[in-house]
Amino acid sequence: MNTVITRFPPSPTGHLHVGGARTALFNWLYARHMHGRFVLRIEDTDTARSTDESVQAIFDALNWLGIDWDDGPYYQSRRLDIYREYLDKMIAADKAYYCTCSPEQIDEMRKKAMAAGEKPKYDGTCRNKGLSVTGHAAVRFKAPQSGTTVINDVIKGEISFQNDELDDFIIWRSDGMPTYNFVVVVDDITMGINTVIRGDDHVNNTPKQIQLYHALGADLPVFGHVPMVLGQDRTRLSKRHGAMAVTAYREMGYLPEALVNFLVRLGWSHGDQEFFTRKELIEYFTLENIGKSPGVFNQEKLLALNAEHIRNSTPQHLFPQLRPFLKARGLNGDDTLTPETEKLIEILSPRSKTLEELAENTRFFYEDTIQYEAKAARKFLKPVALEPLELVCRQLESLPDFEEKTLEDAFRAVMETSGLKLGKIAQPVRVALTGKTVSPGIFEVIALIGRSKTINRIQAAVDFIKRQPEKDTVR
RNA sequence: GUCCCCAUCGUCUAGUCUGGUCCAGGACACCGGCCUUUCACGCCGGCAACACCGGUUCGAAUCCGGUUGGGGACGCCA
Repeated sequence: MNTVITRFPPSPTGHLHVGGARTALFNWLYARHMHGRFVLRIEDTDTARSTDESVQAIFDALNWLGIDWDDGPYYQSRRLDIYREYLDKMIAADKAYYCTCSPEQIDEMRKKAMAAGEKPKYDGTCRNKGLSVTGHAAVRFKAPQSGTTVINDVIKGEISFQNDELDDFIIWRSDGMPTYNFVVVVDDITMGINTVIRGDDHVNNTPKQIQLYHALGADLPVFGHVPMVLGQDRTRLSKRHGAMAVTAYREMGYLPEALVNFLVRLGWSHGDQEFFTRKELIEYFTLENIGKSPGVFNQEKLLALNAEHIRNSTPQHLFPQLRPFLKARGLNGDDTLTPETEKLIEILSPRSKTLEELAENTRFFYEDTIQYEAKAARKFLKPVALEPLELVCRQLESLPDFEEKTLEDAFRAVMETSGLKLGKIAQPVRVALTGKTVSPGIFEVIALIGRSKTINRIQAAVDFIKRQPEKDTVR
């Protein structure tokens, strides 16, 4: 086979949503896997709904996901001359004709057909009128009225349609703009697209497009229709299913590689493997392993996958992406990764499912005043904790260094003098240092925040306990 | 309504083409346990599915037919 050329043709009428991103990913991955080319084309022939902001939003999302293109972006709105040329060919060859029926008349036809239990379609009123260019006429494709059109779908297999199901659809609007089915075919032909991977919702357009390829005397590309992504309620994904914009996931602290991994795994598989790096996806991705049935977008699985990707990342990789979350909380304004922050990310990443969570978890390091969680203080900052807290404090004051090993020895010493178990000592210290009952290892925390902060915080906790009225601490 | 597609645990899926190795495997979630100074991580275990009916066959999750269920499309949107 020649070089594989795939494409992604979003229409800029909103942000890039996860379903579209998955389609883009499949095309991109396949092109990369086959060492082919990937084309980006903006389908903006619907001038009423297309916006520049949407175009920018799509670029932004694609960039974030790491999807790059070899050719384009093309804008259909700038290719009108090409479409016009092909339209003229069609008319000259008597494969298309002008139609002056009004939308109201068409509506009437559709209603009648529906009522008669038939598929609503154009009745061909103008088909043989031989109308020529008039001021305000649409152009219809003279579709074959008998026979069968077969799609050889690489994903779904053979799909056939009776041609009498198809009607003379409009390829050029009366307002002077071409329509979807026509421009897609002209573009795919002129851009050399030979592999079309797209959503399931396009299968019904495919016979029309195949007829157009025939009318234009062009070779057919390989078609592959991927099943839809459904929401929890098993209907087609839409806004009411919650966050569906790709960039919304960035804002919630998801890693692009996690979203990519999740989206690709939704409908495609490689044996039992669940976790994939981008490199692996490119290496393993083939069309044969795309499933035929629609799948539900499962937020929980995506979250778990995100946690796994965070866990498997390095602080160097995480930091630039974490920075906006840190800054938003006023926690760290650094532009470069310091050794302390590196260590901090390292110990926090196994217990953070999103970057947002990770940023939240860094508070004990960047904020000097520790807010005790009510529950944590009630449970551990009690008079019984005074002794171990003060003993630990004394030990730390005289320690030669703050290596984790040294700290561990110091705690053991406190265990001996006090006769308390490590838990009784470590938990109050943990609350004193982080305000929570949950944190990374206590020695790691101490080593990280250093001698003076540790001592100050323990001291503050001691003061806190002493300030508590008797009745609150006794019960 | 008409046309098209789909059908394995709650969800994502392996297995289906090339019937037996599948009383169906993995993952998420959930429930136990271990590890541990806490929480995570990790590890061990558990729960849980071949939609239904009929046929072909020595044998069917796998092949065929029907039923049911779900999704999609029927625009001078893409």
